[in-house]
Amino acid sequence: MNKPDVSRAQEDFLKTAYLLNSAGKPATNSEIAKAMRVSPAAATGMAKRLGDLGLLTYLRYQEILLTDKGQVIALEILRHHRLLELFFTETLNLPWEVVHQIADKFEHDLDEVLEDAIDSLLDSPSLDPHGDPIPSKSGAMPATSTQMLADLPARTPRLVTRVMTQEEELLAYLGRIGLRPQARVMIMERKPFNGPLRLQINDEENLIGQEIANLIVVSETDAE
Amino acid sequence: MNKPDVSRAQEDFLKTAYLLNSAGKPATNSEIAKAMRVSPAAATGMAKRLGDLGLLTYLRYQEILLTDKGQVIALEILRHHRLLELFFTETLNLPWEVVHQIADKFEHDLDEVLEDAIDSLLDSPSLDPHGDPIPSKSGAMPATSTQMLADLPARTPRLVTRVMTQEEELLAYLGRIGLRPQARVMIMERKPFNGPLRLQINDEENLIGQEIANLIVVSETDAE
DNA sequence: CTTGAAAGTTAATCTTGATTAACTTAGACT
DNA sequence: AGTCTAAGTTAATCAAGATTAACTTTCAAG
Repeated sequence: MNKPDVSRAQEDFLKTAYLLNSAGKPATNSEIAKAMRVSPAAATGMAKRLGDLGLLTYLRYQEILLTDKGQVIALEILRHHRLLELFFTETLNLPWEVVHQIADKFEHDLDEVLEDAIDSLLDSPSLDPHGDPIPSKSGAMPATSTQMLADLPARTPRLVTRVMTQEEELLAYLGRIGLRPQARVMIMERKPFNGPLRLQINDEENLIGQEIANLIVVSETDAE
Repeated sequence: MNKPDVSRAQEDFLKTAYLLNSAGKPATNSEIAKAMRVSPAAATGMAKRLGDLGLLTYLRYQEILLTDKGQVIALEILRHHRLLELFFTETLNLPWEVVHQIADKFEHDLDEVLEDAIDSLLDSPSLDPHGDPIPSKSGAMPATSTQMLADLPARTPRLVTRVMTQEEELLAYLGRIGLRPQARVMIMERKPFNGPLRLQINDEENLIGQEIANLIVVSETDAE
């Protein structure tokens, strides 16, 4: 069981495929290419290489599927990424909209000593600053709520548990209006035809669009 | 004054050349190749490329000299490296013998936001855990003592200011015997023919060889 | 059941950074 | 001055990762 030595480009590919899957989308060539900002041809080439390494199954024109070995690597990178995000927000008070790009670079170089030290400093955390679950060292992914704010009935008080975007501008805005994990939210009114939501966030009221409401995950049971 | 976009291999080359110079050695092809653990041919190729970029002056068979632009980059990488070493020892209590390799990888990806955050958390430090000077953001290198322990007369109490090695085993040993920055040291006795030194470290006595004494820098004036 | 657009692949090519093998040069020593 | 050795260079080659351009598949819609 010797770990194949994968490059950062390869790690990024595996991570991207994994993330697409966990967002419910198939890991197609074009989706991966788009997410990685490379040409489709580059993605094909990489898929072949990773297929040869046994990290995914590649059949031309078909959806890409990670093998167990490939998934282990994807989860390891994801763990690094999310641990680093949390570490930098905790130790340096960096806002959540900046830690993502930083973690994207560092995640490939986080060795085990440092990983363990961060893990123990943060008390083996299971959620990063966005509420994204941090895989355990053995590769177990903590369970998370699937209740989207957009689908919540009016007058139902919940807690924000996760904010599913990494767009810098948007995160900064959401932070400003208090829409972050642990915030109490309740939909006051839902404008017709998928219109905006009148939303109570902690003790302030605000208006948000459907698009944003579809990025916010809330607790599955009422906030007390 | 647009910063040329250099790769990590290029940054490593510039850093290596700078470090050789600051250790008093000329930056020759073979020294660089040895330090970077690549073939001499690879070093020649890299020197040519960096010469074309205007980051060093390369003339075949001659010593390599960094240009101002090249030195700026070397100093920036060195700043990253040493800030990271200090950051990780401070926040995670990692021993000084492990932070070096970690910083070697992260130094290339430390962006300005994170650099500034670390700098301010640590209160704009000028020394890393080994006592190596941290260049300022503008590229100024803090002055350091040049008094080696090996050259110190007996019965002269001083403070250790710097430990000039990155060898893991050796650092671990030196840490164990208390030979680290801020330690009080005094040579009790010097055995003849470059023999070992009987050394008082804080309040304990120990024996060390010339080789080690040549890695330890001490303050230029007596410890009170 | 054809067909046309979207998705995916292949081919040719580039750049970077590395290797080994064979060579050239510099410089110290007789 | 000649010569040997260490240092340095060149040449040929490789692999990874990328690009563009041209092609082939797939599959949904008529």
